[in-house]
Amino acid sequence: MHREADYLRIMSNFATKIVKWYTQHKRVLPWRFQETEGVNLYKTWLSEIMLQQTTVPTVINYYQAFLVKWPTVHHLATATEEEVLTAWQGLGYYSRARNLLKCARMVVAEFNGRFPTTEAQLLKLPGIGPYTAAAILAIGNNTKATAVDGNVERIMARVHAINDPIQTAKKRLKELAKSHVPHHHVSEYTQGLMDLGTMVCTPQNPKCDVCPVVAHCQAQKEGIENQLPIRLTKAALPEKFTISYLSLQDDHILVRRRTEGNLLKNMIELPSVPWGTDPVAYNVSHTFSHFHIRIQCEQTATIPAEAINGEEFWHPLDKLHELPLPTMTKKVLKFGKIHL
DNA sequence: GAACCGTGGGA
DNA sequence: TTCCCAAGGTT
Repeated sequence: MHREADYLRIMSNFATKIVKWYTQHKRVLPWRFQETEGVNLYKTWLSEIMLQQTTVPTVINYYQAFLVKWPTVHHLATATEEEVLTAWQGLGYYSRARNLLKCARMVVAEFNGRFPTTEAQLLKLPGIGPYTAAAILAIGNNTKATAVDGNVERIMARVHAINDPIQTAKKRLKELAKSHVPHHHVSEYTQGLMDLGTMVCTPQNPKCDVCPVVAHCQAQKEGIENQLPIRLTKAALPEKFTISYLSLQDDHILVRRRTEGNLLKNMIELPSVPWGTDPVAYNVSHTFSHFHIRIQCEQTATIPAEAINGEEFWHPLDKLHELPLPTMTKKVLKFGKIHL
C-alpha cells in the first residue's frame, strides 16, 4: 500500500502545477519584484494592507502614490494621520490607514525599521491579522506559511467539494490549504493561488477549461463547481437618513471632522443632523458596508443647532483636496457643484 | 461569534 | 437599480 506516498505526490503535484501556471501567466504588478530587487517587506506589507477586501485595479494607483510619498517605512513613520488618511481617501476601510501609520511607527521604534519575520511578531502589529501575516512571509520572504484569503477558501472548497457554508468551514479550509503549501517556491505558489482565484477559479462561472489543477478538483468532477462555496444570504442593508448643510462664505466652506465612533473616523464631512431612521427627501445616496445613508443636501447660510457638534471649521474652497474626504462627502460636494 | 468597517465594478 | 463581492481585521 502506498496510500500516504500517493497522497503526498498528489499534493505536491497540485502545488507544482500552480507554480508552473503562475510563472507562465504572471501579471506585471507594481508590488511584484524583479529578480534584481531583493526582499522588501515594507512594499509587500503596504500592498497586502491595501489589497484587503480591495481589488487589484483599485489598489495600483494608491500603492504607487504611497511609495512616491513615503519610499520607506521610516518616511511613513514621520507622516501625520491627516496626511495618511488624505492619501488613503477613496480606498475605504479607513482603519487600515490609521493602523498603517501605527504599524509603521512600531516597526521603526521596536524593530529599527525592519519588519519582523515570524508570524507571531507580525500578528502583534496593528492591521496585520492571520492572512496578512502569512502573506507577508510567504509572498515577500518566501517563507513557508499558509495565507488563506477568500480566493484560497473558494479554491479549497471546490477542489475538495466542501459542502458546508464557508463561514462554518473556515477551520477545515485552512487545514486543507496548509496541506497544499509546498516547501519550495512558496512565494510563487501563494501568488499563483491568488491569481488563479481572480482569473480562473472565479466566484461565478469558473473557467475550468483553462484551469491548471482541474484534474484535482472534486467539485468539477461532480459538476457542482458553480454552486461552491456555499454562502449564507444576508439581509438587505438598512437605511439611515440625514440632512447635510452646504454653507459657503468668503471662498470658505464649513466642514467638520468625524471624531465620534469608528465610521470614517477622523475624516471630513459636512455639518449634518444626527443620522436617524426618519426618511428625508434625499438627493444624495451612498452605501457603506452595512447600511445605506440617504442625504438631503441643503445649501444655506443658516444651519440649525442640531446639525452643529463643535467639530466644525471653515476651510478654503481651493484647498479642499488637502483634507481627508471620504466618498460620501465628495458626493455631497459634487451635488452642490463644488469641484475639488 | 457576530457586528462593524468602504468602495467600485460587474452581472 | 439592485445585488454580489474583493489579497480581512478589530471589537
